[in-house]
Amino acid sequence: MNWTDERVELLKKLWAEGLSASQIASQLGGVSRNAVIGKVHRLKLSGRGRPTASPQRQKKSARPAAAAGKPATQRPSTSVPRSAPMTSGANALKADYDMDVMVEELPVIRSSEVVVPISRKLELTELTERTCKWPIGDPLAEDFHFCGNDSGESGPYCAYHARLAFQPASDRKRNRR
DNA sequence: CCCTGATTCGC
DNA sequence: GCGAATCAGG
Repeated sequence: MNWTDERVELLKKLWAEGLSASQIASQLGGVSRNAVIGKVHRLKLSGRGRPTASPQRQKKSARPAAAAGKPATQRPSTSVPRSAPMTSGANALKADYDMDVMVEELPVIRSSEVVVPISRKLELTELTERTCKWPIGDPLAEDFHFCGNDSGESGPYCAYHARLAFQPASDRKRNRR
């Protein structure tokens, strides 16, 4: 893809906003993070917020062939502010409970809306093969996004949403999302 | 393993 | 100028 003025502008903007090269690449589309980094350097935009720095590094060289038969299937990335602690892997929860004696509820994660675990709120351009693709919100709404938590490569959803997606009829009694 | 930016250099 | 490959690091 070409580096049109518009794309360069967006690149500058996103870079200035502190997005990572891979995030920018995923948003621009059609380019790898390397392409973004290369462009950033060529534009001399590096050193984002590092007034004081004279790295002066140099090490090895050696770099074989360049272009091969590689589409460029690198991925977006991650690094979105996380607002609450969470054990990545298994954050299963007590799916059902009785409505009576129960003084302690789940933590007060009253983030934004309804949904369950803390999602990373990814846009679909940022989804990868290992991010949970569970949709959150109204697809027609502006704030629509995807869960984005690690799906562990073994499925389209994270541990939590995988359970919801599969819900063996037997498990659905009084369970509401 | 995932990710980050930095660098080199064939194209 | 471009960006894959590579490096160096978290």
